[in-house]
Amino acid sequence: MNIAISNTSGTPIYQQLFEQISAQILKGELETGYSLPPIRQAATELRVSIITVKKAWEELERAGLIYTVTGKGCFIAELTPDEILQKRNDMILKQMVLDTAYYKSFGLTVEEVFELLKKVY
Amino acid sequence: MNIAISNTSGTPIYQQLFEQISAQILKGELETGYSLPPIRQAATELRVSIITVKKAWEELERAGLIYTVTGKGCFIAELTPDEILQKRNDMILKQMVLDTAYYKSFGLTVEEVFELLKKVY
Amino acid sequence: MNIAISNTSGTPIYQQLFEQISAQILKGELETGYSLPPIRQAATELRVSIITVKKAWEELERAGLIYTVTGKGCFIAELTPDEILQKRNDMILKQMVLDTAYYKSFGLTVEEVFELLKKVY
Amino acid sequence: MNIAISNTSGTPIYQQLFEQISAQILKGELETGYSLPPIRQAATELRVSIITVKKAWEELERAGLIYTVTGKGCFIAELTPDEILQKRNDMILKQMVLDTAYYKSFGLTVEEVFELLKKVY
DNA sequence: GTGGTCTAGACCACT
DNA sequence: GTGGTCTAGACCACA
Repeated sequence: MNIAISNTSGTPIYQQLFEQISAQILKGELETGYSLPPIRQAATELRVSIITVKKAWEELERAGLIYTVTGKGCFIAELTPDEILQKRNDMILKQMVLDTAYYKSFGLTVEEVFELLKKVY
Repeated sequence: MNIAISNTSGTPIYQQLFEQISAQILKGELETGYSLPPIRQAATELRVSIITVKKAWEELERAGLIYTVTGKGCFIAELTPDEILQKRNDMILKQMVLDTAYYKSFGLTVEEVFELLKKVY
Repeated sequence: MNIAISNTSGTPIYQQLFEQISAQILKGELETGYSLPPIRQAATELRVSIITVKKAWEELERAGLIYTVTGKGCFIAELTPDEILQKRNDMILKQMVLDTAYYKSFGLTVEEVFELLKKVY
Repeated sequence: MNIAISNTSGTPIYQQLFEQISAQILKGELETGYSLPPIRQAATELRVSIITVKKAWEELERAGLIYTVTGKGCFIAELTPDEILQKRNDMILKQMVLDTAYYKSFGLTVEEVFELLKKVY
């Protein structure tokens, strides 16, 4: 559980959990088949409510990144490297479409975006 | 009032107004010194609540893009080209910092971001 | 809100709500574009928790049957008759696959199932 | 022990055991008077908890399909062909009543159900 | 007024 | 011990 939660960022906690864990899974930092900590333990560790953790876990399951076995726990889904790449690109592209729409609304060209992006990175 | 509002997108309406109008101002599509339509009229035209329009106008004023003359209406701020450029870059960079943080969380390099961004654009 | 809730049936309440409302929508009993009652009112009426109602509403939205506008309410999705038929058949077939698997496990043929089904109907 | 268990299907494991074994008994695949494997052995073979197997066996006994002889094991109940038919029909009809209720809730007629069922089968 | 989020705490079914 | 469900009640953002 290497998670950083911000209570002031405006984005819901459960979404922060979802984003960080899914990023970790898709980067391969969490091995497939391994189990996530029990929701109650995670809730205590992260100092949030059980329900908040559960909501994040549910979204992860819906995204096909983990699977739940009642009475046993939650496990990282066993994905092929191809599937991982696919899901990773899906998530990134989904966000990128929004970002580019924003940039475009200011009349920026791709080149200008590149220029700025290089500096920020 | 060349504005497109989505009720289902998730982003608050007042923010959609703010983003689109500020983009138009910073692109120079709205001449400095010109007046925005009265709040009531804008609300009717856009089919949103007066409160919503007011909130958007307030944010625009706070961002220094418009100014209010009590009893007369709201006017586009008279900015020098330099100031416009400054504000425009501020808004873009602020967003870009968030975007790059997101991309980095997936372990993407600048080059990979470029690659994807080119496709999306 | 023509809903019957059973506390003893074993199926979660939120799922009962989901099933009954989605059935009503797909049968055309709830006109498209009309609003569902506010979750708080529905909760009071049905004598369940707000959260339970919310969970059902969320599933309905995920199924594309309703859409939520924050601050305004939840509305029946505007679907073409074709889309409605499509979604209806999807839901029915999904269940039917399970049913037939059960019948098959007892070695029943289609004809035998027909025979029994006619009696039960 | 020709049993297939799914950890992710949502139906409890003990119920999967119950359904598959009872189906086998009622189809005559398990001879009357024969013994079921000891609980421990079944648990090891199927890779489930002893408690889970025990619960399934208990349900089978409650359904009158097996009987336990303390210290000796569990045996398939000695049923007349008539009794087998009776129990089989009971189980099937019990499920079918639920299924038809579901179909009816969508406003399907028997004929439409036949049509769909034929495809699925 | 609306929905969105979060909390603490409870009970149950499954393993 | 695990997850699944439900509750009552609170605070916030949006319209």
